[in-house]
Amino acid sequence: MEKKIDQIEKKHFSSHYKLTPHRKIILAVIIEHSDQHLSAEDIYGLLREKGIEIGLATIYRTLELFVELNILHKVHFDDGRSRYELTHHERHRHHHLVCLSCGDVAEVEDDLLNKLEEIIERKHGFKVTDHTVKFYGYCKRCRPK
Amino acid sequence: MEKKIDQIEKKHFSSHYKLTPHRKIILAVIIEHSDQHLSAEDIYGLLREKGIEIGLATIYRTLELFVELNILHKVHFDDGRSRYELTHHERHRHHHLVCLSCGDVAEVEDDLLNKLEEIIERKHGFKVTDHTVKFYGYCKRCRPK
DNA sequence: TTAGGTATTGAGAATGATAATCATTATCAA
DNA sequence: TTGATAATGATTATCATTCTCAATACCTAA
Repeated sequence: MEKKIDQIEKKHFSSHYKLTPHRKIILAVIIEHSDQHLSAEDIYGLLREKGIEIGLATIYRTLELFVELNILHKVHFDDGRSRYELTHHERHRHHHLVCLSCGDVAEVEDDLLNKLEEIIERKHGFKVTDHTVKFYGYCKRCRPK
Repeated sequence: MEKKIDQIEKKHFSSHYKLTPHRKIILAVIIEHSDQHLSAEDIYGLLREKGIEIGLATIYRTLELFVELNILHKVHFDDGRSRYELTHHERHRHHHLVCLSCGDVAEVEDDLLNKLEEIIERKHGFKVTDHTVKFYGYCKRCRPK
């Protein structure tokens, strides 16, 4: 964990952007819960539980910075708030499975869309730089038998 | 246009849900601009331009109802507001091309994801009921030469 | 036709997520 | 240490959306 933070610090921070103690704490919480998609408020709450008080404004600003530095990606699951996930470098493309019953979000690896992106560029003259794919439905647990 | 409204009325409204004059006006504006993805505020503004005053709350309520009746689909393009499009019955699946420069949203037909849905159901036990695909990038006009 | 009930509407207040402001504090180089 | 710059926190502002509640419109049974 500490190692991961160091890696990120080396890679994304410089003399201009510093990994301050607060930012480090926020990053640590995100890494600790990297199986989830936390919102700003989630992070605020998790830190409070640990007895750490960091202003909500700072959390918003930090998340914004992390997105700018490409450490995080902002994602939306239509629950009215933004959520964040660590940028995946290895498995570049992954999609989300959003359960309409319990709200759980799982991830699926896939690279099927490259072909489609080529078609779009050729046919529509549209230069694709990113994409998002979300599947809505019912997860194994919630799925009616 | 009038025909289309009548069709929708026959198909989706009943003794319980009525297509009131206000709702009809809202529906007409949406059909008239079916090449766009209007927000509640957009609709409010378009009606005002025509000298028609319908309360914003009514527009929100009507849109909600239309979504419930499956006349509209709610879509999000990360500009902080919800937008709506007429439910397409013919070309069931279509994706959106969101231009990061001018904000224009184009549509692409495609049915490539059926295969992927099958895989997901088999592999993850996740019953897919819907999906959304968005491509971000630069449209023909904005694209750097 | 009328009375009563239900659904619809409008205006404005309330909410909730996020952004902006501004005074205070920390950091770091000279 | 000083001075400049960045970071932080508390609070307020903003903006989309929802809620509330009183006023209407509409429909049905008598």
